[in-house]
Amino acid sequence: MQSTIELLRQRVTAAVAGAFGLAEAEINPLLNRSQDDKFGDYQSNCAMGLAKKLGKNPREVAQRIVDHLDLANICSAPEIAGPGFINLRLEPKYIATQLASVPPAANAWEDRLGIDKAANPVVAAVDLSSPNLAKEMHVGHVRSTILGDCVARILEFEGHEVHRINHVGDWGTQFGMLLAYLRRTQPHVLESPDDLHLDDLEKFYVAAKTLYDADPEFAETSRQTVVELQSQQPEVMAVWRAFCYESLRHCHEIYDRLDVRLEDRGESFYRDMLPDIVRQFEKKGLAKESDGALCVFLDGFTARDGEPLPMMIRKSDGGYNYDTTDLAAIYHRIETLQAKRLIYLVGIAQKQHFQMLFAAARKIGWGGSDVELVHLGFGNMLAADGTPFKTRDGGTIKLKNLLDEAFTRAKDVIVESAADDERRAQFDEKTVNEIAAAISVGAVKYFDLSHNLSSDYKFDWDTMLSLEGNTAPYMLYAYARVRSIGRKAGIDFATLPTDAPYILEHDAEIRLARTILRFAETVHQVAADLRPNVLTDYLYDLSKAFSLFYDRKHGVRIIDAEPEPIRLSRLRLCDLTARTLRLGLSLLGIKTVEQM
RNA sequence: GCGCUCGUAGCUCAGUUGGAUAGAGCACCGGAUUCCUAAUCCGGGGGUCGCAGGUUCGAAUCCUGCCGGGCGCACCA
Repeated sequence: MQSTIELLRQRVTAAVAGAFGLAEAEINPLLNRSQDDKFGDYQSNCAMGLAKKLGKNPREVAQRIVDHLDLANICSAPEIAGPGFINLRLEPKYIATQLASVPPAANAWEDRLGIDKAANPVVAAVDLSSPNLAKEMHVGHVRSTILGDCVARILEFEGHEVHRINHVGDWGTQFGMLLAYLRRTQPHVLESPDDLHLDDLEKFYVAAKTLYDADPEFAETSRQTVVELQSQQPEVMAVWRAFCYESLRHCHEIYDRLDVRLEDRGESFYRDMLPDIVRQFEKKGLAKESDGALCVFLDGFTARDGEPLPMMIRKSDGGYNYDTTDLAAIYHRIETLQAKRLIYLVGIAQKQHFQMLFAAARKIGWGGSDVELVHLGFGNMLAADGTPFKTRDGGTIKLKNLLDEAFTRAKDVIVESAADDERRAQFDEKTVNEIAAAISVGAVKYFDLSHNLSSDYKFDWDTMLSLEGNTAPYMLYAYARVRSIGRKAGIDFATLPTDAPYILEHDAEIRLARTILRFAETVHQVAADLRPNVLTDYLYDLSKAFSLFYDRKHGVRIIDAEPEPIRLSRLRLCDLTARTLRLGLSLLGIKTVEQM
């Protein structure tokens, strides 16, 4: 099914071509959704620019476009407004026809509402989560994990082959530091590394880091130990493996809880490729020695002192750091995985690093113009007062604790805010826990995804768990209410007659229907621009449209609506609403519940 | 110092090829419940889009300067 916006773009383009004898390829119809419903559903803003180019009156240009515009059975008569806007409003009949063409769901888990996959699927590599091992996951990993999962889900839905790569820090200085520390203070630990628990690992890590920062001699020893690790001495490797195993075990407990699936492919994965990466740069004459280190200098990057800022691909001690590893990762993703879209969910603070990485990759010629390198640099999660989000004593907030608190608070919301004690009394402990789990994880995810990805945002429990506004609980509640209609009516939505027409007469019906229709183009847009908050905004619109449709005063009757064709039409609208909400939320990585 | 980025209603935030009277939620005020989940819905007040210039038919959006905040800047990642 072709999305409406694409259809209209084609029609307007054809009209402009016909009206002014231009080639379609050079026409931009400037067609987008209207900002305000009162202007219709879509608007084309191309008349003004065209008028200027042709030296004509913009409203006359708009009129000529409209005269050539064939929108039979799609829109009501186009209106020209203001300086030359062309406003288009979809006919309810068109909306009804489009909705009727949505195929029934194969089952709840494979329902794609008839939305086309991308015509040219590609391989995409999404770099997400990527914690440093030896430490518990903390709030700093929330955004990369949640945003990356969402991006991956949307690209998968579009039919692309997605590698979800967890680029864990398992090969850097922190392991040298940890090993050196244990050798010095806890040598017995190294004798039976498999017994080590994450809590101890974290404790040792913190102590080692403190020592590293305070004691230059220890720092030097740590760096030497990294070299030992990187030269892969067997006894060091055995300890390293045990550390990684224990850390990753913990990470995956969190991922399971978040319903995030990914492939662990840490920095160590690239360790044997690093010398070759360096050789490639040397061979092309792009590497220069500077202060004993081997560096790549790129145009336009300067350091504090105004001197050129290098990418260091080999340290003066012969070791490698993350520039080289990240270059190897790009090379691997392009050359081995054949990825055409490399997407990195890493904080905005790393922007310059990625600019340099991408510039280096372009300079050495990896991947052609068909390879897209994207750093989705996200903003920070802040406390309510705008300071970094920390525990009261300034420590890091562990992700596990955050999720635990979310769960407790979600449970409180369920218990405290319910108006219907009778219904809630039917929920047993297990049901309450399931609902609280869905709401809590959903709330944290939704709050994160609903902000502009690159903005900082203030973490606020009350807002994210509110039943009002653009929140997960509101969305989940709307879904539960739709599903409840089916239960109350004694109807399985899936068995509604597929030939029952949609009858769109009441304002609330039309609004709901046209909002549902907008889903396909919204998903395509999010896949193209990688902006999850566009999808959350859409789902909020949809929930609002449903609430209005269902409203006592402003909405319509459903279960007891008459005559039968209207009742069926409304029940089918409910079904489509539920399916759209469920699919939309699933693309955000959020699970729905049948009742709340 | 150089570079990047942000500044939108009392608060939290949307606003992406420059488009119409700048939107939403919270809070505040008012209204709706014999009725399918009112955990909802409807209405209202509230703005010099940091400031000043510029480009344009048209600027929150692009350019310049200034003010204020955040971040980055070679052997950590």
